[in-house]
Amino acid sequence: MPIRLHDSMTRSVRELKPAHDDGVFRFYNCGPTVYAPAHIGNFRTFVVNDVIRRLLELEFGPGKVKHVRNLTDVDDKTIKRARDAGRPLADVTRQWTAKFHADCLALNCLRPHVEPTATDHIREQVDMIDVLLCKRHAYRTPDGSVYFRVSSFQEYGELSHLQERELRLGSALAGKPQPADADEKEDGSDFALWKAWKPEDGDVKWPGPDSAAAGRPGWHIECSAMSKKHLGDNIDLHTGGEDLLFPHHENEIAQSECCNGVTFANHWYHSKHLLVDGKKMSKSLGNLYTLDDLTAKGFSPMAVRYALLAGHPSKQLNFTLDSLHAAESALETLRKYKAELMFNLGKDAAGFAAVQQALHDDLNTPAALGALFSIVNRGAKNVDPNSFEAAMWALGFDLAKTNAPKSEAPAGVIALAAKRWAAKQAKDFTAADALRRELTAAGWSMLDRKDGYSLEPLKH
RNA sequence: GGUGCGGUAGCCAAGUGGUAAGGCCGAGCUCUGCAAAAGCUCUAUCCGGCGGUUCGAUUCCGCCCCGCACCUCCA
Repeated sequence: MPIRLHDSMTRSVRELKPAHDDGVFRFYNCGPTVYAPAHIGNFRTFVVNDVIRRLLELEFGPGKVKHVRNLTDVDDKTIKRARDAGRPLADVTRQWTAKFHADCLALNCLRPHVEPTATDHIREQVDMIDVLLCKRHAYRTPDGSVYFRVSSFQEYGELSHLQERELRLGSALAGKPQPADADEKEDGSDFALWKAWKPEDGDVKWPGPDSAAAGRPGWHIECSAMSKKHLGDNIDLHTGGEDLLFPHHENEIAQSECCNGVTFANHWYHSKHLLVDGKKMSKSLGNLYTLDDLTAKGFSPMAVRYALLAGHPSKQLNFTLDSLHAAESALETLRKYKAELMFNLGKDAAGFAAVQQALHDDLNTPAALGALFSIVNRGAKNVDPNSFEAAMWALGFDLAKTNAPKSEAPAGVIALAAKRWAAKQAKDFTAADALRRELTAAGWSMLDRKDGYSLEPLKH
């Protein structure tokens, strides 16, 4: 069953297929900048891309997909972070890379086959810049920086569908302060390939392209260089969040195609942003969540994954704490269904085919979840457990990870619970009820069973 | 100003030219000292508004209202 996915370049839904003779599907996903913990908006993109990766493997075979996702470990933000903390750049980026990996693991995202970093590919970036200089697609400025000459690339703006007029005088620009390098550039839409060292960069610098100053690469060039190195000049799919469409991906196309002379990517996919409570996430609104923020509230990472997949990746998704509660409950239902399946081995192998069918149809994750529960609601009889497992794998749900980690109850709460249990055994229900109210006030719920009880924190 | 996306039940969210998936919440019942869990059942005469096309539109077209995003380094 072919995978069909929206293509930002043609603005149409097209089939994904490897274009190269070796049959390996070349997949590049723009990764995070490692200067702080990623927020759930970032993770929407990475979880969606993880589902794409899984579908590709199911379709073409595990050995026939090469998934590359970069780590941006040198840019204004990382440098500022290191400078403010008085720590070496590599130290800071190592810390946040580790955090990113831990979060991805918790969200059950498969590791990309290659995770290149910008600082490990300075040579490759410089080489590309040299070629662009040589071909007159780039020029040096007096301070030793290098810029890409946008006017030298006819197709510029094709992906974002921005016309030259809009690129130059978008009114959003009108009120904004001009970038510091505005005077240096031949044209306002030119962008930096190489940034000459400045005092605030501290010890962050590398030898530059031919006759340019020492400094560091511009942001866009890293993806062009790493994509070229690990996947070749022409790749099958390039993805990222919607904000990357312009200018990042537009610039990547310009650099790569001017350098390599061939089409950069055959297919582009951009997932839409996450909103929280109907608004764009921002620190000032207090609605910016990291994974840790949510697990601290008692939610499981798997519920976060579920909630992130509950909306169509091509549409903005409104994330709320209520949606996390819904996700947690839904996963619990799946866990019980799975347990039931184990005692009810059926043979209907096609059982959950509808789930993958929905995913193959432009990554319709909400429809896939709908199909999933429609089948689950029919009961476990006759269903082949392998079919269920395949659906879980495609969505990346690890049901063993469903339950939120149980917090340890404080000693006072444990004592109250013990007292209540004793009162209950003595059939002193008045006292037992009073103690239950005390436990509730303390933020805990006591769950009775025939032979004992357990304690759970109340969710808020 | 330019470029896009969207407005479907209390919340989240699919979808279709022929009459509304799914999840959550809620309600009722069974069970149960209480609470929870579990099981069963129910929950949009209607898809932002107004026109148009059509035998028929939530689904196509036009206009309007509202929300969101991008427009040079935010996934």
